[in-house]
Order: sequence, then structure tokens, then C-alpha cells
Amino acid sequence: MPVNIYDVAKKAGLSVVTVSRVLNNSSTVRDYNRQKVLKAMEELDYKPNAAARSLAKGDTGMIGLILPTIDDPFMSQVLFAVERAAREKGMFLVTAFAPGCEEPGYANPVSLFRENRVDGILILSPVKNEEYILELKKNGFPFVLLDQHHSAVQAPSVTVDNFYGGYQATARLIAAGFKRIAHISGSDIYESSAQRLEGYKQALRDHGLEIAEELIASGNFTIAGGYEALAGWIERGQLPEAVFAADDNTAFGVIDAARKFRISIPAELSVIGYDDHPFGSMLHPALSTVRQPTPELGKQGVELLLNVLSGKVKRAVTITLKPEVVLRDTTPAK
Amino acid sequence: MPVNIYDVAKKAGLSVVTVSRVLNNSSTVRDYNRQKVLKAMEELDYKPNAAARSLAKGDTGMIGLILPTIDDPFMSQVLFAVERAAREKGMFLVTAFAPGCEEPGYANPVSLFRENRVDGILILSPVKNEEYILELKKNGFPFVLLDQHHSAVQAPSVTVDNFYGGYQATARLIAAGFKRIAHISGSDIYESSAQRLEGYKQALRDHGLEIAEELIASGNFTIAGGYEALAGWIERGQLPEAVFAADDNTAFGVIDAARKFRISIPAELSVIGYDDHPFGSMLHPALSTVRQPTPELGKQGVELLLNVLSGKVKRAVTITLKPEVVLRDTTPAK
DNA sequence: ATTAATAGTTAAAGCGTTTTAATTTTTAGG
DNA sequence: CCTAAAAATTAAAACGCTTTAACTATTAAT
Repeated sequence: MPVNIYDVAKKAGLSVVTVSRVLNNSSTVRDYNRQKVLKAMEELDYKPNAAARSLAKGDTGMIGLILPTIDDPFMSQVLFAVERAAREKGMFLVTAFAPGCEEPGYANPVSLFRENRVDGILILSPVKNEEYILELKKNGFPFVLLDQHHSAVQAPSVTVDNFYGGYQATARLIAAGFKRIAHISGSDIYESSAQRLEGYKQALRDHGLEIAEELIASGNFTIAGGYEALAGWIERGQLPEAVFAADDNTAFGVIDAARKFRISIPAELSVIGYDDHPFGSMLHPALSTVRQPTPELGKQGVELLLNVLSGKVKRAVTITLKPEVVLRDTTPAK
Repeated sequence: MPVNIYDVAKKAGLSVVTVSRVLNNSSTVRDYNRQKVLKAMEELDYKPNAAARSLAKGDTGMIGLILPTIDDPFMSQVLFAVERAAREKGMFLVTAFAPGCEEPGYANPVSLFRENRVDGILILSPVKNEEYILELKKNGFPFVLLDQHHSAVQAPSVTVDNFYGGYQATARLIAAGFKRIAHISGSDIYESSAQRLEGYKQALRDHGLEIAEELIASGNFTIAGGYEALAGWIERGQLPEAVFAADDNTAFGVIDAARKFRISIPAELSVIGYDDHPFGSMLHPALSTVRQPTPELGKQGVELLLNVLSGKVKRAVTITLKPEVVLRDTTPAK
């Protein structure tokens, strides 16, 4: 039933290798022969068999993407960007989630590559999941890290400069004249979170401001975390002038709490988030934030991976992208 | 370099077919021989080659998922659910986005199947994209439709009853004593949107309420759409008592506008959304909504697809799941 | 013990491509 | 025109696995 390359060859009156050649542009084929082949393919509605092709060529035309979850727009955006970039390069994307370090009941996404289902993998994972990354490395399987440095492993990666983002966000707040600037951090298992915190601290230091431990809360990248952090400060009479939240979810929680406690934003409290959540520009007050270049992240990620695959990149280069502060209504107008 | 089944066979002192058998549990193998094989695999760190396996078996162990985009939590949840369900069945998921009907510059996701990269496809797409679905059908390629009926094509599908959801949401509002109940619809290209609207209308009719065209606005599943719809009613002096929004984004827009115009929720206006957006339960007032069983949708979707693949399901069955109204703070307490 | 049935094993063919090396055809140079 | 070089085509091997059919070893029934 399925038509194969022999059927096409027969119909075109040529050999299979000529057909294969026009399929791959691998070598020159006399033009009128190429036409014959193309016509035969058209008429037979021929589609090459990916498995056979993989087996012969030793590659799959697919790349893998491992994400922890997809419960927030940043992850969605990364996924979307990666898919677009991959498809633009003619590759398909197999997506796997690895919520926990170990996943009882599920085949480890690692089998994804060990079985040669994909040519390489993009990994965006919390630092804790280092084991399987180390395994990948040991096996020499091509991969690149997305948005996370893993201290224990030297690997090609593309990241967004979280230190810079944290620094810039804080610097803007300082420039607006605030002294009591709080930070609500994300989750310890993400290196990005730690780096935003470091950026915050450094900005404070650089501008002669004290780092007050009581103004650093932990929010776990959640609305509830943001809400509780602000509520805590209010209850303890420690309301800051401004807060830099580790992500927009947290910031929304802060705004929500501010509303509850009748604290006016930005008059009494400024807020700046991180990620440029789509809601940020739509809801009122519009949220000031730090925008990450997710399309670029995806694009550079797949390009780097492709370069690793082609052998163009051999060392553990790391590409660092810059995020961009976007000031809207939760920070004072200039 | 890569170790294959012959290496394993040699090391185990058995034939390749015995090795293949322990790999596939396809036939009985004497236990001590199975142990020998397992041991050899272990020692050689053998991993089967997926391409060779596909070629020989005629299947791939992968399923495809086509989504229009992933810019909203509903899509993310479906993706997540499908991935989990697929992996549970030992299948990997290749994800492709098909934002427009035609995609210049990208390989059509249809090649995904025409090239036999996957065994079957789950499609969640706006009604407009019927062409490629028809093509799939013509080619006899296995697929199941997710969350959308396509009037022009008879196909196995699993959907959530949007009519029912719209009906129930509206009925709750009616039960709360409201007469002027507005609806902000979604996007015409989604059949789900039309069905929620129908449910709304039918509930009104069934309870002897008039369908007022001026209380039906179009919101395009966006915050801005919800905002503008409510703003419009307010400006025209047509403020309804309650609004059923086609999705939570729209509902958030309504809440945002209500805040702007100092309309108290739920005292002066009740709101009920659709989708159970994660923000709905976190922000204040907590949003009443209609929760769709996305995990179930994903699970049933892959199960149905698998049954189509195995030939268990031959006809165009459709499985309909029920959504569930979740009343929170934007509707009157009982 | 002998035979029939069953379990376990293997040799060989096949899955649909690409690739290498060999062969034929075309082009260019004298 | 003839020959050498270049271009186009092909036959055959390879990719790593599964499957079928044939064969051998084991068990059960008489």
C-alpha cells in the first residue's frame, strides 16, 4: 500500500538512487530527469519514510525539549519559540516534561535520546535535576542548556542574564528615589532566581543602600507568595517603598495584597515584576516588569544545538541574552 | 561505536532474535537466557535504535499534537495532559503549532504524519483549519480531534460539552435571581465559542428570559475584549446584573473594568468565566468559572487515538466530557 | 520407552532509505 | 573525429531491528 522510493523510480524509469538524489539534493541530477522524478512523486503521492531515512542517515530530523512544567507563560513562550525556531530549520520538536527529578511510572525523558529518537536536546530544568544532565554528558549525547547554568556541568547553553535583569530592575527603583526596596525571590531550585536576587543586592550595594534581610522574602514564583510577602511586611509595619518581585506572578500577588490593604500603587508602593506576563500590560495598573527575549532564547537555543550537532561548536560556549526593563504603571511616571 | 543487537547477542552467546524477544516480550524466552541477555545489555549499555525499530515494526512510538498556539493556560493544560497521558502509555509527543491555516516558511505540520514520523495525531484546531483535516482523512491517517467538532468532517473526537458549560453557568446566574444576564463571546473561529453562546441562550429561553442582543458582546477571548464589553455597556447605560464570559481572560477584563468604573463585584455585578485559569482562584475577588477537565481531555484523547491505532475503534465516535461550574467570589454567596 | 505436542531457538528475509564504488554517458580539448 | 576528463547514473551494501518459517530441545501423554 504505501508507495516507496522503488515505485517512484520505476514510474520515472530511473534508479532509486537518482530518486534519492533529488530527494536530498545530494548530487546533481540532469534536469529533465529531476522533472521526471518529481512528476512521478506527485502522481504517486509519494512521501519519504522518516524511519528508513533516519536509519540510513543516522539522524532523525527531530530535537527534544525538556521542560519542568508548563504552568506559566514563560515556559509556554519558550516552548513556542523553540518550536518555531526548530520548524524554521526543518526540524520537529518532541516535548517532554520532567516535573520531578525522578518520575515513577513514566519512561524517563532520557530514553528520548538514548534511543536516538532525536538528534539533540534542549533542556530547561531546575538546577536540582543535574543527574540526568550529567548522564547525558557522560554519554556524549548532544544537548544545550536553556536559561539555566548548572554549576556542576560544563555545557553549551543560552541564558538570559538574570543578574543583569535583577540589577536593572532594582536600579530603576533606586533611580526613582526609593530607599526601602524589597525583593521577593523565586524558588531556590532555579539558578535564575538566585541570580536575580544577586543582581538586586549588587544594585543596592553599588548605590550605597543597605541590604536589609527583613526586606527579602521568598515567594516561590507564585501569586500567593507575593501576596503573603507584602501582607507580612504590612503586618509587621515594615512596608517597603518598592518591591522587585522575582516574577510577574509574584508581582500580581503583591498588587492583589496592596488592593486588599488599600495601599495605592504606585503612589504608596511601587512594584516591578519579571517575565512580561501577558496580563501585565492588559490589567490595571499595568505592571512594570523585566521582559525576557524568549523568541530569541528559543532561536539561539536551537541554533546553538544545531551547531553542536554539525560539529561547528565543540566547546561549552554560553550565549547570554539581555533582558529589558519595561516600565508601566506600577512604578512612578518619569 | 554504537552497540547494536548483534553485540548483545554475541556477548550473551545467543542469537539476535532471542535478544529481540526479550526486548519486546514477544515470545517466551527461557528465564536463564533472558537473564544472560539482560546482563549483556546492561554491561554494554545497549539502547535500541528507535529508527531501526520503527522501520521494522512499522510504527514509531510517537504521537503528534497540533495546537493553534499556546498563549493561554487552557492550551498549556491540554498539552501537559496529553504529554502525561502519552508518556504513561510509553509514547513520546511531538508538538507542532499551526497558528494560521497556511504557514509560509514552515513545513506544514501535516508532513509530520505524511512522513510517518508519528503513529497518529491529536488535533486541537479552530474550525477554519478544515483543509488539512480533510486531507488527513482522505489519506486515512489516524487522528482524533480534541475539543472541537468540525462540522465538515466525521472523525473520532473528544470534547468538553461547551453547550452544557454555557448552559450551566447561565443557569447559576439565573438561579441567583438575575434577569439581565450578559454574555461576552469568544472567537468565531472556535466552535467552542459558538456552543457556549448557544448554551447561554438556551438557558435564558428555558427560564423564560428574553435574549437581548445588546447584552451579547464579542470579546475574542481577551482581557481587552472583556474590558471593552463592560465599558461599552456602562457607557451606554446598559450595565447588566451579571455577565457570563466566554473565558477567564475575558472575565478578568470585566473585573478590571468594573474596578475602573467602581462597580462592586459581586454586589453590583456578578461575573462568571470559563476555563478555571490558575489566576482565578488566586486573585481577589476569586473568579467563579467553569472548569474543564483538561487532564481527562488529554487522557481520553490519547486513549482514543491509541484505540484508533490498534483498530479497536473504527467509527467516528465522539466522547463528550462535562465541565463543572465552580462558584467563587464573583458570584453571590448562596 | 515412544510419540505427539509444546516451548525455545535460529537462519534468513525484509523494512525504505542513503552511501560507496563502479559503470556509463556526456562534454571538452586537440 | 578521437581521447581524456567530468558528469550522471546505477548496482550493491549498509543502517539495526523484527518477523516468519524452519528446526531443535523439552515436556506430557500413552
